[in-house]
Amino acid sequence: MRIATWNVNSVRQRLDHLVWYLREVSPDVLCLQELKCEEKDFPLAAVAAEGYNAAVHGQKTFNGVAILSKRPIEVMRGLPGDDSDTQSRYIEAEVPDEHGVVRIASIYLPNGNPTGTEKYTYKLAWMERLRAHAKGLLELEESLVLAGDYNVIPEPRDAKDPAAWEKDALFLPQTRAQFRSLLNLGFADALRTVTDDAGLYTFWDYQAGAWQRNNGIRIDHLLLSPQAADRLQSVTIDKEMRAREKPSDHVPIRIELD
DNA sequence: ATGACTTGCGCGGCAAGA
Repeated sequence: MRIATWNVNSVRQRLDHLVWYLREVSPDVLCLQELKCEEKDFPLAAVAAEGYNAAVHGQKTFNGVAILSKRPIEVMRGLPGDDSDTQSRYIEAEVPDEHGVVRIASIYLPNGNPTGTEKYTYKLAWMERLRAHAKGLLELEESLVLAGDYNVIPEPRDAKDPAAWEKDALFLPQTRAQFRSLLNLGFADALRTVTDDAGLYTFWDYQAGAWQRNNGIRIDHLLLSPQAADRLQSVTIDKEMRAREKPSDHVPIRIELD
């Protein structure tokens, strides 16, 4: 089973890249973030034409997440734990496969900048809600994949220039500690189970020639329950997507489960 | 380096991103 995640930075701006990816990479499941549209404006027909069901949790202008799947899925929208939170950043699905079911979430974790404001408070609170929800999901003892844009640089080796991120919400000690507390529930960071290499990135800023200088960061992650980690065959960053015309600033990352 | 892009909204230039 091939499971991919990609922050598209506007699904309508990226529709041709998206259709290419569905056709050529052909993931069984694709988690999308930053749709920047409501469900009524999501290109449902275009993805259906490629053979995909789409579960969308949209929002006008900002945020928005989706799960595309070749097979029909059962869906839950929104991260539990705060009924007053109106931002569309979480969608979860049960996807049937030959072994039973794989539970997959598409996550767009808050950026949190500028720090010292309610934006950073919201990020940390959202991470704590995610930890609480994930703890319950782990108790199901299923194959579980929490995939998405975490807006967290886990370690210095995950940035070209870690010093530049020292005071940023993506890399503050408190952010990294909260991410570790999620991992320490029993998740594996899929990429880190296959390589210790530095210099593996999923995001390059549009500004200042970041792509040309390979000034990137690794902030898109797939977290695996033990049952999913046991089935992991490979991890691939589709880096070449960043070199296209009008790219997203993020590239897809995907795993194979047996 | 006060910068540098890209997007949505909507027709002004902001706000937001990371």
